[in-house]
Amino acid sequence: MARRSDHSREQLQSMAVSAAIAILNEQGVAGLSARKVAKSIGYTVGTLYLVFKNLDELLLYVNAATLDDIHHAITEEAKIHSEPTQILTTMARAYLHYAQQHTARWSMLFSHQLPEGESLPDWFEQKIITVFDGVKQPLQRIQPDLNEQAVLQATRELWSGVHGACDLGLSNKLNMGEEFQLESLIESFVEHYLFGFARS
Amino acid sequence: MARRSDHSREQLQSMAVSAAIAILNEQGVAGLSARKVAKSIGYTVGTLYLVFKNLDELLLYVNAATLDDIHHAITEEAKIHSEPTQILTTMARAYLHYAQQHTARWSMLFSHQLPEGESLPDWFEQKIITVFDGVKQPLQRIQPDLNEQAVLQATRELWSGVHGACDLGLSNKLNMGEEFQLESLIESFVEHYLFGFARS
DNA sequence: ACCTGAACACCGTTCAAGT
DNA sequence: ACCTGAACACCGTTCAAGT
Repeated sequence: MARRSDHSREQLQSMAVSAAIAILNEQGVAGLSARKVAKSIGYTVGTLYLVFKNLDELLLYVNAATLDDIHHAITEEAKIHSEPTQILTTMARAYLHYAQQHTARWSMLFSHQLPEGESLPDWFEQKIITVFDGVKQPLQRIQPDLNEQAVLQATRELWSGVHGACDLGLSNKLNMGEEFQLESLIESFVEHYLFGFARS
Repeated sequence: MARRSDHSREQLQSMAVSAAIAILNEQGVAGLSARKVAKSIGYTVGTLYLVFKNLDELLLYVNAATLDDIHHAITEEAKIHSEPTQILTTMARAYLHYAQQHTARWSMLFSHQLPEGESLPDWFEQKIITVFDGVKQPLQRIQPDLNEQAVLQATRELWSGVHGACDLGLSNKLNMGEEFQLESLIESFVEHYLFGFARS
């Protein structure tokens, strides 16, 4: 072989990302490896390193796709409501459902740590901002006179809680009897938090 | 060599746990391995598997020690206060400080997933309950007439938020300018949540 | 009975060599 | 220019063999 040019650099990248997502879904976080991704797209491991700096960079693209998915999932489901509190509760529920249904991808998004010193690229941070923005807007409507900085801070507070509950709940670190109670715990949390936020 | 009996089974266990913690502190989660632990206590890898079923079991003991540390850290610092809201705010701050100062151990506690099917042993769940209990008591004092089940649920809600903020904040997934703002974000979160909890 | 050392089946990453 | 295949330095886990 050697020299094939069957696929462009860009094609190889997206093939690798798709393959990684498939492996993640089928074999979980621990089941993913550069070798498996390479094999799955019909190339050698070495080729992967011609297209990505390292495995971390591949995972960054995987996580970017997950972030897009999450944004889509939580905004789509909330469209049917007009009341901000209902929108936010629905978003939180949708976030939990995503985490439950795509556990490996969701947990990769948060367990993945960049190598020491490196920081997330701007285009990735932008995706986080986009997701947060969907939460920020209904919050702003609850407190129309609050300045943007304070609403952004509340967004982070609220989302930390929803995320934390999913994280601890799905990894069985909340000592809950059954998992299905997690949904009502999250609903109750959002209610409590928004009540405090509304009159602060 | 072979046959040394320099140390009892129990001694080997605690030596291994201490060594693992030291490696975690010095080299981070990715730097930990069974081989390094064995080398550090002066035995072969094989010996580790005579004393622990596998690496997961060793990590379970490491995490148990971390849970004890966290419980100690957050209850000790809160003792100087008598007002429940202040106690809870201090506990949240202490939790953040622990996470900041022992990042590897703290993140091991939450990133570590048991192999498929296995669940946490009772004595470990008991430790989680003990930590939660320290948070539950001040919450009960805020709402003395609320039944225990509801207070326990509020404990999980509050702690999910504090934990989630530490998790997302320390892994730079909150898009915050500087890390030191994380402390005030957590304080503000506790304030908002407790406000909602107090009049629910 | 206790411990070793080597083996097995994997990793991520690099790079000389082939076409 | 593009890709391979083998190498390097690691993994977790097992287990026959040694004392």
